[in-house]
Amino acid sequence: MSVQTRGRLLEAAKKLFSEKGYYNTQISHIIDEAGVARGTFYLYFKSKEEIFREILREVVKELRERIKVVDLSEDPIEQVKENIERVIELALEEKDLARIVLQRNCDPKLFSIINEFFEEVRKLIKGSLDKGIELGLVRPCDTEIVARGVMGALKEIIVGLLDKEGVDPGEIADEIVRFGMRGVLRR
Amino acid sequence: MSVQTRGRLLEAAKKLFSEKGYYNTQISHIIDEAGVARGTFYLYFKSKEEIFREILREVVKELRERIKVVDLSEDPIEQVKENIERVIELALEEKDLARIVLQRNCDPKLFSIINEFFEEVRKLIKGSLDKGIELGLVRPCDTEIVARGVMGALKEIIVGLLDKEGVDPGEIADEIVRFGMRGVLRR
Amino acid sequence: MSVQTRGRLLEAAKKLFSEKGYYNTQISHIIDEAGVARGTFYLYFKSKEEIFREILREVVKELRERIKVVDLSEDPIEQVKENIERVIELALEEKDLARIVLQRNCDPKLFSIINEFFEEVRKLIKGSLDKGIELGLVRPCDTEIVARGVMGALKEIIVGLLDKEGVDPGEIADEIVRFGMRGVLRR
Amino acid sequence: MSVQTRGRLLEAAKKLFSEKGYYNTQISHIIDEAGVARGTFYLYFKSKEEIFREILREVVKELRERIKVVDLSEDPIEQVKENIERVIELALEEKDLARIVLQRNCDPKLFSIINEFFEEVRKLIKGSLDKGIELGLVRPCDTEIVARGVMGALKEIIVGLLDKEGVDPGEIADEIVRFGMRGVLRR
DNA sequence: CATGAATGAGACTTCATTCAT
DNA sequence: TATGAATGAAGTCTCATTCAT
Repeated sequence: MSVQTRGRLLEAAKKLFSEKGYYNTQISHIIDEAGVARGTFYLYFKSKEEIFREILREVVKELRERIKVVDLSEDPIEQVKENIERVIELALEEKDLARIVLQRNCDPKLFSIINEFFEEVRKLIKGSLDKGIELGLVRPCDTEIVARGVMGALKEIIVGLLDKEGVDPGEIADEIVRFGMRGVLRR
Repeated sequence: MSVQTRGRLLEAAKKLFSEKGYYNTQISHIIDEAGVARGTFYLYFKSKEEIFREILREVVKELRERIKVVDLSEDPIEQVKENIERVIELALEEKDLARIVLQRNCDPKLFSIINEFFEEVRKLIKGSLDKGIELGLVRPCDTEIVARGVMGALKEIIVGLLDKEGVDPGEIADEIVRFGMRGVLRR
Repeated sequence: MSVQTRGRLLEAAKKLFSEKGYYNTQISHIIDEAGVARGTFYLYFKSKEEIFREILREVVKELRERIKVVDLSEDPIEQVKENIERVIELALEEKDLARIVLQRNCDPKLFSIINEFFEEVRKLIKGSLDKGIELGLVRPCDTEIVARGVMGALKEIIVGLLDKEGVDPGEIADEIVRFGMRGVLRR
Repeated sequence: MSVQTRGRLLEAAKKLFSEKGYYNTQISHIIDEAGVARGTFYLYFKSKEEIFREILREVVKELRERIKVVDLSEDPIEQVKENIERVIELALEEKDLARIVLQRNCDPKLFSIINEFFEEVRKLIKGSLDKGIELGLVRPCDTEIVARGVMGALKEIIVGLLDKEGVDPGEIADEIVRFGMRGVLRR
């Protein structure tokens, strides 16, 4: 088992799934891109589905590491901003992965890992909002809905960054936080 | 050419694409669901791809009809709210369609119609924000990013409604408008 | 049963079989060309195969009428020439039919009628040659082979005439007879 | 890519196309005859049409090699005879191929390769006749027509040989040359 | 007599996976 | 450990034919 070969296959698969999607990516494409023989693929991954899930698992792990639970004794807004900044940084470092994850693919079975992760994130956001309301920082609102809105905004904005060059994650994160915190109205 | 049969096929396809996604839906499933023979499908649609695009075209048409350009001489926030309300109503009336559209599918070729539509909507939102800044209603911001955020929030929130019962579109639209306008911070 | 409709179908089928061949001609093409409904086709012909055979039967009948057995008491060469001339005339009058017949189609089952007819013609030619040798008019030769040669020459030459305009059957028939009788060598 | 498997497929296809024609031969028949799996066929040939064209290309190549341009400084009749003999030999060695080629198939698209080849041969024959007339060897005639006649005779005679056993190509070639040169009349 | 919507057997082709080397 | 030829289930699509109106 060569770690190199495995890595080559993963990279190839990431790139192709990102560009063409799961169903349009064929094993042939992956092995061509990786420069290995057909049989070799199956030495490392049981199936096409497995390599896909493996990739999703990797992203989720990376994402989890970048998102820190907000510590209310420190400046919470700053911490939220930093979380967002780190997620944006990951997306920009691994554009292929980002594209895969942010595609809600047709097959919920394939995406269960990602869906569960986003579910978690949503609950995290909702929890923070609820806490914020309790503490009088956040205005009372339907946190279920707002949490979804926040996550959706984030996703869509990040998708928009993937095709741009020279993006500054800090700035974007600032803009996002401002939008989420204050909305668009002038005061 | 029976309009009925065509309709049965479209309904069946909508339902199945929505539940299982494009690639997991087979012609066999569609014709079984519609209760017609295999050949009948091809009397009405040239291919699986064509019926899919046809469905997308329909939604886009419906959506376009529900979104009215905001008239600045009247209460603009109210009009935005009403637009959102109408879109939510459509999503709830046609849950299958909504699920299809709100899936960022892997195959950009298949989704070009939807992607172009969302592109338009994004520009509409951006235009409104730019106008709002000019008029001093909206705080200065990166409207490119914020427009994306707004659209993303909307999409994600609507997805969340599809599995709920007894949703009140007016209320949700209010909540969305409040979130978008004022953000989450208490004042 | 309208003779007109039947005729329209036959004409359409002739034209299309001639242009595209049996397998590339679809019932749809025939009924479109004839301007009748699908069901109407089956009122007049049991199947695609039947209308094809019907057409072949017609040609064979026509051909048979144009070929007269040579009467040895009169000028036999002149009679041969006249036979050939009449066949050429038929081919030019009914170019579609000619094209169909002169296509050795892939499916021997479909062409059995034509094949049997050509078999007959070949025997007729062979018989004439044998008689000719007996009478000392024809040089001794393998009449089996020469009969085939004569028929092949005829077929190929006629095929060549179908795309020409302003052909004079008499002249061509003369040329064919000269070739068959005297060959190409100068003397 | 195993040359053996490819060869097995080609042989099987030749046999079946020859026996049943293009449209009546199915991929299933070919793979059954070749004893390979369905997918294997498509490893070697893109489609049914491709394997057919490949076969035609092969024959044309073989035929081209057997037909030598006549050198007028040597005995030209002998050379013509030898050309014919070699073509007959090829037909007898590869009866399947011969049957395919000598079928004027319905679909001109499929047969373009063969048709172009025969066009060439016709021009070759016509050229030789024209030259012969110039040199005073051949009687003046419409060489367009006579060239067609010669080719047609050849084709038909060869078709006739395919079902015979113990054919002597030299003898047949002699008979053909005599027929073409001197015709059938006694002198 | 005529229509044309509907049928479904059966053709072609794809592609994830296996397995002998 | 790597190879790549072979596999075959399963999918899409075609088109001659039927049948209710």
